[in-house]
Amino acid sequence: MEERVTIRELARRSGVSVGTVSRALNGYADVRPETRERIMRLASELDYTPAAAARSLVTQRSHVIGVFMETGEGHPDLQHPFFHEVLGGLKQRVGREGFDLLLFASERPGGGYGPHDYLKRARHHNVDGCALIGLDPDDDEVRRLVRGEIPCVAIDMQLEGPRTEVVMSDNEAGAAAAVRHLHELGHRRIATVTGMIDSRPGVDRLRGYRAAIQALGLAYRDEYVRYGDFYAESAREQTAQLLALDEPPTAIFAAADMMAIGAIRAAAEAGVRVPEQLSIVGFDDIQLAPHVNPPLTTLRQDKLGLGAAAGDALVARIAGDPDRPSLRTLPVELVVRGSTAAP
Amino acid sequence: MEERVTIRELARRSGVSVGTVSRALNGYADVRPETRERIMRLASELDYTPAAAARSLVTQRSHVIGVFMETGEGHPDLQHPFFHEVLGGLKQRVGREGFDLLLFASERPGGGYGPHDYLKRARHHNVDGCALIGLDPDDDEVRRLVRGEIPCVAIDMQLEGPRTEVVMSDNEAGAAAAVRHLHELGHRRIATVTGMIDSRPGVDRLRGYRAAIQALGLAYRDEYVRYGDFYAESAREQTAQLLALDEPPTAIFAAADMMAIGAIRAAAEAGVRVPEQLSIVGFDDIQLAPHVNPPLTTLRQDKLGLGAAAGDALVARIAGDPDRPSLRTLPVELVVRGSTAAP
DNA sequence: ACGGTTTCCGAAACCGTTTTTGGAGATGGA
DNA sequence: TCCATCTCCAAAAACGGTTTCGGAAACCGT
Repeated sequence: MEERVTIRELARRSGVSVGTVSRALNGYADVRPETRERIMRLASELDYTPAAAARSLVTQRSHVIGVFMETGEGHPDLQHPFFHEVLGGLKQRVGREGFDLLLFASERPGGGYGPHDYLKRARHHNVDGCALIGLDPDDDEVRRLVRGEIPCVAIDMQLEGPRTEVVMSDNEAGAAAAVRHLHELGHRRIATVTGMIDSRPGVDRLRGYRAAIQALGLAYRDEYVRYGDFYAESAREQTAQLLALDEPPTAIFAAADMMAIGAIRAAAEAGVRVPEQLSIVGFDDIQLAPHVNPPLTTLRQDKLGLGAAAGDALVARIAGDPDRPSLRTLPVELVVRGSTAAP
Repeated sequence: MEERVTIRELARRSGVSVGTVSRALNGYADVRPETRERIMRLASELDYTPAAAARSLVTQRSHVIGVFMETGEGHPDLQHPFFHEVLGGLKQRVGREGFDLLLFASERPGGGYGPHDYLKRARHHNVDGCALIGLDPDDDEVRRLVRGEIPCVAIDMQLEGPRTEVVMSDNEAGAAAAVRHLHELGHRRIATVTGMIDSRPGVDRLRGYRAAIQALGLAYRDEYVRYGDFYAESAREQTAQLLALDEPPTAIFAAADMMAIGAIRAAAEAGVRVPEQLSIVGFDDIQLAPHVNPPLTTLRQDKLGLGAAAGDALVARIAGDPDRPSLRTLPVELVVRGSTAAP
């Protein structure tokens, strides 16, 4: 076990003081070029690696972004492909600015606090900022966190705090675009199966559906809106019921691609062909969307863009940028493939 | 900006020394019960949060596991659903033991080192262990890392080091099971489209295919093995070529579900029906496997299990467990659904 | 030769913990 | 009563950096 090479060691070997070494390495002005050069060469020879802990202790900055993302059995979020991709976007963006990501996982942290004690965990690790993904916005602990002193960004959840920003897709506009697309194809009996209705994206997509139905002068029918939960199975069930109606819809707007896939499945089981007898449009444009049968017409969310926007928000707020919006919404794009056609 | 409450503050307020506070909070023996009680109450009243950095500085442990996972354009790994799920399993498992996950992202870390300087980054943050996911096992920096003093676990990549362990599915057995299944259904002309052939899982699955073909006494045909890259598009192309053969196969083993989906697509485009005219079996059992049309027969990898096994390996090695295997392989399970049938 | 600036660097305080060492007082045994 | 043993705690030394403060040389102009 060779000894760790510290800044003191560098000082000793190069015959200067530790303060000087620190200033040399960090590019301060007041150190003679040749001294700096000597120190830096020595550092790289000895493979000197600064200790983040020591630095963070004195500077009170960590260059780390904390990420809260539930993964329990009840919250299979890391399973949901959507969140990964935004995590990827976030990672890329903040990485470029020199930050790493701390994925909170510990269920019995040192301080002896509960699994939901977000603020405490964030403080414990001295993170410079936090990203909240797929949390319950009504959780008291979440509220405490965003009310605190740490810059936060919330993805797909409505939340407010003095230093927090929320980013999400323009779900309402997207949903409206979906039904307009269907309408243009000639559909008049357009149903929807919604996402979880206690989530912001869930209600916004429903709202967009309603608004568009109304704007197009179509009759709004209660039995045409069915409630799901963003996952395939719920859509499959609801679609089956829709198909069994006296006057079944000729098109369905599913609030997520996973649900669109469930809907296609239900259609197949009921012997109705997609898109000939039933058009289906999804939401998200997950990676598999082009590969399912038939390829999905859907609203593309810019997942990497969401992550990147979140990253932007964080680095800006960490840098102290005073005037930031409290909400940032990204456009979605209709991509039409094979799951929709004229009735 | 209220002041951070430190251990010194607790000491002052409760009239004891900082050492005593530390021992009280950490559950050491030599402190009178009533003193401990008083201190702990005070701590929770003041919402005391220990500073991880300070602790890590002196104990040389961080309770953090570093995760290296490439996410560049060329390495869309975070996009590949498979890796997420094992990440989820890892997170759960190590979380239970009190660890958090540090997802390395920084492209210009403080030490001034390159993006691939894995060992340096790990040391910089003083992680207790590292998980390597989807990296290039031939990368020199990766090799340096696993040769170092930090416990490592590699997922789906062949690697060796004094304190490193690799975990992966039993790809060879799985592939063999796939062709046996096809054989039992009555197929004799069985093709495969492989994964990236420079990856361990890629070659193992091909090896399993070959072994089974041979063991079953089937003729091995060169034109029946086509090379792909784990993604849908490659499988689609290769399958199209397979279907255009003079004597096309009646069944295909695709080395990944994404590829199976690509194959189904190609079949649809060629007007051949699955499974009536062509059976297809995938590998992975991704979340969408049951929802595609037809539902995929596939080899289920226990992704959460892989993550958990990786976590086990890390916590054991961190705890100093001396006798650990250098390779751990997990069984895969054949799950038959709708994409295979008798020819 | 001398006061005033610069330039470069050393000394030391500090960040918030853990852990070792040792000592005061209480307790026990003889 | 006296020495040995416990029990509980205080003091202080780490851990590895950053940053402030000030001073010694070197430089300048006069």
